[in-house]
Amino acid sequence: MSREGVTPQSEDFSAWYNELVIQAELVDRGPVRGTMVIRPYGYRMWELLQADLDGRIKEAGHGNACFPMFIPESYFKREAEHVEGFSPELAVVTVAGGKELEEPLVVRPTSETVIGEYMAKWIESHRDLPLLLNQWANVVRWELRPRMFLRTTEFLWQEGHTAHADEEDAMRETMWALGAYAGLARELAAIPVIEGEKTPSERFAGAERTYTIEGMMRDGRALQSGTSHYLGTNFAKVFDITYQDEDGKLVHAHTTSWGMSTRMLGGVIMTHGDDKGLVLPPRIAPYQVVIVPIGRDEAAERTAAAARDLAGELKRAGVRVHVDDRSQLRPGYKFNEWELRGVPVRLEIGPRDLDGGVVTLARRLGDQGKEQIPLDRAAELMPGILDDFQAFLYTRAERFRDEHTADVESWDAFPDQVSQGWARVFHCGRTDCEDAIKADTAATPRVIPSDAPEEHGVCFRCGEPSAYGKRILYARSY
RNA sequence: CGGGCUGUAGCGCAGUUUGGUAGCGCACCGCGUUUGGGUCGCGGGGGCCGCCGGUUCAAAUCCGGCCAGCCCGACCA
Repeated sequence: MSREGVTPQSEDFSAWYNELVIQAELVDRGPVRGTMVIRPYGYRMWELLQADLDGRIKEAGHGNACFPMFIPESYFKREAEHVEGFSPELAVVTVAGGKELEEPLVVRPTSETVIGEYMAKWIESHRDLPLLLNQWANVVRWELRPRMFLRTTEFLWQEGHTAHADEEDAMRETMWALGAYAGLARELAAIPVIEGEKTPSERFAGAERTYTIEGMMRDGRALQSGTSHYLGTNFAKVFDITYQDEDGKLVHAHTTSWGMSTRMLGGVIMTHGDDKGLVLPPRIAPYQVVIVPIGRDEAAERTAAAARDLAGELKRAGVRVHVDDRSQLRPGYKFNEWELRGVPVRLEIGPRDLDGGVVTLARRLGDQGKEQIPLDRAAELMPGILDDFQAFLYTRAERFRDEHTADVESWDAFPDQVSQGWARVFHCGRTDCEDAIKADTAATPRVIPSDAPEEHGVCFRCGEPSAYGKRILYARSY
């Protein structure tokens, strides 16, 4: 690389992001427009998120399954809103085995339709409910403006699909999934998300109600990083998902679907990163600690041996650690590289440290300078140091979010607020009013926060009485 | 999908105006040097100049088409 580091975040956020994901070796460009190769360093983060969420999903009684990626086009066309919402972004296979297919196959953009077909087959009685399915899969949406992690043509996700006897049970499920996502975002990704419902215009194609978690990125925009939908009986009606209730009547099931994708990693990058590069929350960092041995000749052998021993102790203490023993690179180069790649804690072991029985510790951020800790206590102290770092990132992101969120009462103050953060506003709920706001400022209603207090007012834009019974969050989004 | 910009070594770029067989920095390889915040020297290797076609004795350079990337917009669980 000819330049050292990436374009500063403060100078050009978008350039910063694009350069960083490549330079930090999270991803490389795929050969097809909008696709990405997730490299081991990036994939490890995904695996860590995945392992946690998969645990939550199984714990709550869901079973993992895997449905085919090819969906008959006719399935797709059954639910009117669903077709309309997804048609423009479908990839369709029309030729296979050297022949034109009789029925084109849609490469799944989401699996409500195939799974609906099988739910219909598998559900007969109220005793078959609830049916709780999940799958980890790749999906394809032909997006016009791709961006690594945030909107790629093909992406990885988890999609939960469940069927229930009634609305109450289905809604309980919908809210369970939302809670799981919020927990994952807060506890692993250290993103202080806001939970709540989407306004009708932002709903999933075919859903009755859509819930979301929204995080604030460091440029003040919002990122939707997980959604949960109550589908009512919309899909049950078109796929014939029916069951016999206790009275012997044939009734439609109520279904839900919910998804969390590799987009969450984009959220991590844009929530915590800074001018120097990535800052990774320890709980999803591929390497929580990197040890850099320093010195040459006899000193190099001594420090390398000490680094290996310490790495062994850290591993036994449950810490993901990497020893950077590349002999041709000087320490300063390594420091900068690991900072760009976001490693939370760096330990330097040089001859001076060994002589003093200490190791030099440098945190990726949160304090000035370095400190020495006793070499023989490093492994025992490290889990606590990492927990503190994790908590620090969450608090810092929360403070940033709160400092960039404000109540806005009038149209005058609005453009300015959404140019750098979120606006809490009363809105009339009318689509034409939303459209006008979007045309002027690019801001859209992000979420009706679940925990906002009951309040009424007048729409900041048009002066009509407010909808939703509370303030909603407005922002520019990804 | 509309408007703008850009495709030359792994990365960043010069060369294109005025056609003449490709260059710089970093990275890479070898030897030496250096090692507590992006060492230094010497010697090397690496190119269908995005792709296809046209004009020409001759094309990175001129013309046409296509593809890809970036920015803005529209679209977008």
